[in-house]
Order: sequence, then C-alpha cells, then structure tokens
Amino acid sequence: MQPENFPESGYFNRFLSGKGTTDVETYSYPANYELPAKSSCSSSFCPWEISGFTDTPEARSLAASKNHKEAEKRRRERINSHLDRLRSLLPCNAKTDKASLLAKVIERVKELKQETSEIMQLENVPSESDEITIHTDDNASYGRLLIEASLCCEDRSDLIVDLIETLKSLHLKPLRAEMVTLGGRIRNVIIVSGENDLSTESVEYLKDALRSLIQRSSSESVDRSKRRRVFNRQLIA
Amino acid sequence: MQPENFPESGYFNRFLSGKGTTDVETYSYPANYELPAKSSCSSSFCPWEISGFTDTPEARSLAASKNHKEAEKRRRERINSHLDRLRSLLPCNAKTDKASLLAKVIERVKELKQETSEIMQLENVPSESDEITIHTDDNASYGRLLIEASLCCEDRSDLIVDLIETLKSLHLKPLRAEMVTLGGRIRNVIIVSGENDLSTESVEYLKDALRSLIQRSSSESVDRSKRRRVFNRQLIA
DNA sequence: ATTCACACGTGACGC
DNA sequence: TGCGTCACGTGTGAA
Repeated sequence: MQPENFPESGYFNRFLSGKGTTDVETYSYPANYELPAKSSCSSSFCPWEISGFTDTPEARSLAASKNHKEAEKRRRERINSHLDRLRSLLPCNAKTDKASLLAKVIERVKELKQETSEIMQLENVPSESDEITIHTDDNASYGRLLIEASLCCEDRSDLIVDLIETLKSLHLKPLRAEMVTLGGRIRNVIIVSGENDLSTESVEYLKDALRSLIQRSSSESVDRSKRRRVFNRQLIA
Repeated sequence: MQPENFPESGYFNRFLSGKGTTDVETYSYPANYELPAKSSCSSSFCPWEISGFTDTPEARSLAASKNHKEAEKRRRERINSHLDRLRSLLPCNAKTDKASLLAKVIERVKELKQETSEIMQLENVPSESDEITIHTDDNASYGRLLIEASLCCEDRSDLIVDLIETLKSLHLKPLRAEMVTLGGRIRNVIIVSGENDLSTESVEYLKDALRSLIQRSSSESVDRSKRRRVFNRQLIA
C-alpha cells in the first residue's frame, strides 16, 4: 500500500524512476518487498543451517535445494506483488485473472499511449527551435487573401499583446488562432485575412514583423531546466 | 505480431475494447492464441486418447492429469504472451525480467495516468452540462473592471464569431481567452476589461448575452455517440 | 464432477 | 560454483 518506500533508501527505485527510454537492465523489487535478511550471513562462509553437520554432499545439496526453493518463492512474491500493484492501479477488482489483468494493462497502456500521442499530434506542440512559417491560401475564393502564420519561440507574457498589435498595424484581421505553450515555449498558429486590395508582398511584411517579435522574446533568458513539461494554452481574442 | 486478429471473430476482444471503467470479469486470450481445437471432442463423450482401454480408474486419472497439464500449459502461454506483448509495448529489450518488466509497466501506467490527468486538470476540460460563470476582479488596481467569464456548451463552428461580436457590442475588450473543445463540447474562459466607466451591472448584460449564445448553440442537435473524445483547441484572436 | 486459477517445488539453463 | 530466472507438472481450493 505504501507507494514508494523501498527498504534501503530506494536504490532500485531510482533506476525505475527514469522516464522510459533508458534501456538499462533494472532489477525490480516490489515496494513492499522485505529483503531476505533473515539469519543470513554470506552463504560461503557460514555453516549450513540444516541438521548438525557441515559439509557432506547430501547436506550441501539439501541446503542448495532449500535455498533454491526460497529464492523461487521470493521471485514469485515479487512478480505477484507487482501484479497486485497493477491491479490496484487499474479499474478492476481484486480477483481478476492474471491473464485478464495483463490484458487490461496492455489495453490501458495502448490507450494512454494513443491518448497522449493524439494530443501531441493535435496540439501544435512547440519545438525547441524558433520557427516562422507562413502559408497563403492561393485559391482566393473569398476575394481576400488568407494567411496562415505559424510562430514558435520562447514564451513571454506580453507576446500575444505584441502579436495583436503587429497584426493590427499590418491591417490583418485575425480569423482564427491556436496557441500552445509547453515547457516555456510557445507555438502560435494564426489565420488572418487582409483587406481586399492586399497584395502578396504584405506576406513579407508579416514575416519580418514576426521575426522582430521573436527577437524581442529571445532577449529574455530563461532557466529552461526548471520548466515543467506540461501543456498549457492561452489565447487572446 | 498481428495486432488484433483473434480467432473466432474477436469475441473476447470486444470485451477488452471497453474504455476501462467497466468492472466486468473478462476472460482474456492473447491475440495470437490458438484455441485448443486439436483432435478434441467434448471429453465426456469421447474415448480417452491414451493407451487402448477406456474407462479404468487409472485411465481416467491419467487422462485427467494430461488434461490438467495441458490446461496449465495453456494458461502459462496466455500469461507469457501478454507479458511479451507488454514487452513490445515498452522500451525494453526482449530479455528483461518478468518482475522488472512489470515494474516498468507500473511506472509507465502511473506516468501516463499522471500525464493525462495533468492535462485534464490544466485544460479547462468542458463538462457535459452547460455552464456560465462570471467572476469580477474586485481590487480594481487598473482602474478598470476585469471580468473572467467561463462558458461551457455545445460546440459549433461560429460560436467564437458570435462571442466576439457579443463582446464588441458590450464594449468589452478581450484581454485573454482560453478555449478547449473536447468531444463536441467547448469550454471558453475569457478575461475582458470594460471601459473606465464600466459599472458592475454590465456583468449582468454579459451573462444574459452569453446565455443567449448558448441557446443558439443548443438548437442544433448533435449525435453525441459519434464524437471522438480527443482534445482540440481553436482560438480566435 | 469438471474446469479454472493459483502456489509450489524441481530440473534446466545462463552468468 | 553459487545465484538468478524460467518452464514444467502437480496438488489444492473455488465455482
């Protein structure tokens, strides 16, 4: 039940706390596992605990068998403890099959994986590098030019205000904007339309303006190690 | 390797595909599991396949033992197959411990759980019921009234346009907006400021306006069963 | 009475 | 060699 208290200062837990991509061979004890510290000393130097005598072949093999038996028991306990932990983590009662439990776990992992990756895809997660991309809608069915501008840079509190001012000064009307901040960075995708007489050269103006916007951002330095990698989003209308 | 093709039309998979909160007892075969259809007829009516003779007690017990042995083998295969599947799902090589593998699975599940719940908390996930809440900033340090309005309702394409028009007509200036759509519903949190002479009674105007906004939404009926429960966000600047 | 899931101890194999 | 994991067959108790 106790979530994270492993005997001996969580030596193994430190291995397990890694974010996942590490492929290290980890040896895992369950959280509530008792180290077999019984009456043991290192088996090579201590007399066998069996009958009375020490080193007859039968005694050795008997002791080995006993050791083996106990080790195997510990292994089973370890595995089952993990399974119980999984049982408690998933929505299922205590008496579900091992196999069914594992099946549920698989589904859950796939599900969660899918979920986050969907979010990652759907959200325009900001990249680590600054980016400005601009795409114009050629088939101007509206009679007015549509521009989609994507802007990725360090986040700062007044970036949006500046962005809006910029658009206003260029007489670009924001139709739709999507903004995602993650780990101190921000990605902004905006769709703007110009006036009827807007020429394609204003695209260059926009690009320049966004560039200077980013430069204003990059003057601030941020301690990036302290950032939390969680999603956030803010929008300015 | 084949992800989802279970023999006999995926009868069990249908159970497993449930989203999780169902607490049904599911019996789970691995995806690549072969049903034991061997040379079997129902064991009560067919002669035992052992030596030559049929119904001596020894023959019965032998057959029972054989059955048991095979059943147990199938069970092991089922569990191990699931474990292999998990192994392939996680970042770990093929020769990791069962226990360590399970430990990794636990970590992964907890991790992903945490991740999505973080997102859920952070995002103003829209609720199933319509909501309008308005909160005003009393300590008007700016000298102008700040209003935070939260709006949760069915999503529709022109909701934002209407919202912006509404705000404009009330002479409310949008400072910040956050918008989350999920499963066909939308939650919108906007922070607006009024003119200097704005009185608190305009809060009521705003509330009324938002109410009518929602009513316009609820006239459309949507097939809610077909919605995908994924995040989406759109913003209008 | 059969089926099912589990724990157990043992032989095998690897480092 | 010991120490570890694994697969196996069996005994047992529950439905």
